[in-house]
Amino acid sequence: MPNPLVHKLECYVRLSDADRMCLADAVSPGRLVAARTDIIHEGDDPRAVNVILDGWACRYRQFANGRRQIVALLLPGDLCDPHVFLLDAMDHTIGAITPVLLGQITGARMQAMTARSPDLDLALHREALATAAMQREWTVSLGSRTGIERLAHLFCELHARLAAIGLTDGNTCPMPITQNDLGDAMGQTSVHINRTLQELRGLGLITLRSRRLTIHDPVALARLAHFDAAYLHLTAGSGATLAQRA
Amino acid sequence: MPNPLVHKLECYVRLSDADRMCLADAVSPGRLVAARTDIIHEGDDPRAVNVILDGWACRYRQFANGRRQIVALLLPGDLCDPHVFLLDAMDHTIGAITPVLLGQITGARMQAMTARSPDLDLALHREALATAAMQREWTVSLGSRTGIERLAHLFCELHARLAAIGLTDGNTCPMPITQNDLGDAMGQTSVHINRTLQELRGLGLITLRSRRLTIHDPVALARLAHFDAAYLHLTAGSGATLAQRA
DNA sequence: CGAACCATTGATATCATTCAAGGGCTGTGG
DNA sequence: CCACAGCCCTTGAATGATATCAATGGTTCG
Repeated sequence: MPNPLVHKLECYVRLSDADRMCLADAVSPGRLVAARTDIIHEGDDPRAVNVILDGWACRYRQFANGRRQIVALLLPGDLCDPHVFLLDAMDHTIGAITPVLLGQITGARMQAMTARSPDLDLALHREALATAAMQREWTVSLGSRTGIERLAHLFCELHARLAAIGLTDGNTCPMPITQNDLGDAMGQTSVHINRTLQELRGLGLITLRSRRLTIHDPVALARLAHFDAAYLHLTAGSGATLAQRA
Repeated sequence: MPNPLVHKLECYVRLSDADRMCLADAVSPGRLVAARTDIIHEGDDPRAVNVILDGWACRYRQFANGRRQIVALLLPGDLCDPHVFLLDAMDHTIGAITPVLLGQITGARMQAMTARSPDLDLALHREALATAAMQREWTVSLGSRTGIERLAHLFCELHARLAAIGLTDGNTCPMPITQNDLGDAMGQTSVHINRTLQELRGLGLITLRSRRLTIHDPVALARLAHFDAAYLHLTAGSGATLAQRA
């Protein structure tokens, strides 16, 4: 299995063979987390970084009244812990949506890598910035997009992200997420998600069946969603390295 | 004028006198930006960091149809540029809400500071993590809170952040933002913001007048908003330093 | 071959937007 | 100091979007 983290970082910076191997090498195979359970890591090396190698997860906040808000979806190649160890308390939870295979990069390995390769350092920095940009875009979606636009936007984003890690098959990609989860992510009820999905299907834009999504008209879907992939910053090689800019 | 950045970072890590002076020294007085104009910095030292020294600003996305979504409010002591220089394109705009006084820390100064003081390094890291947590909390607000809860939550957050930089006077703090801006931030129309404000006033929770906010019953307001200040991570000194954890 | 979860549907209630208009505050120039 | 313009706040009525409640089929997996 090609390492999805390597695949993704190459979308930020063109990497040398040595960098690729170094990175793949640094990721030690981790544990398997069952679907619908939380990903916790007390007692782990606090400087270590967890990577999703397979499966989908999410960051979420649970309210006392039972409502749940998913604030981010984590796909293969995504990093889990936002350096939590620097803070006193975790302000949200990470949960597995499907069964999730986790990998780990130890703190020492991480430091050695970024110290030795400016390109890897840059790639990891860009990854963090892209993650922040994604979080802003979710804020925009929830604040400014209508139900159908929101859902369309999510599908555009997920397809683009999955393409970046080689998990798409043309216009088709996995979508192993229930309408309930979609509702928790979009700030809507599953009932309304269901009706919105029917609307998208009725417009001939998508097919969503058996946990797979097909986008029949990417251009029309993107236009409907006001989707502009720029915020994902998945454009390898076009920027200067840290060293060059310094 | 005490430096608001120093004031804020001290909420993340207890700083030595030397660190305080070093930091205050590093911030060179910058330019004044008029209210309602964009804060741009092409041609600036790309490794430099802009700090808001006075006034309020916001990050926002403008849509073709005229709708605007504010994704973050920037107060004195907040850092403007999310290392934009590492990316190819800015995915949002920063605009001044009031007249804004900007300061600048050059890239070299920044590197020297973090290299010399582990505490300052940790403080800046925590600042970044707190910013990310805040962005997630905005996502939660827009996705899961009702209109009145959202507004109540915003007021709780802003009062806490302003308190962290010494700009509150008991339960009163500045609130130099129009109902239109509030609408753009909360994903609602100014008309609805107006009605929600009246509801909050009617409940005896707040007074908002002449650009000043008074919270009459902080506990009740926080309960209504489901506000838990933990995500702001404004708890100095209780964590270990980077070095100690390594 | 159930049991549990997931998707779908209809009717109704609630929340928020839109459109339109009027009133109040504030700063500025005469 | 007054008059005016421009922005900001406020209000009402009608419309639209989404939630809620309740019930039924369908799918999957043990």
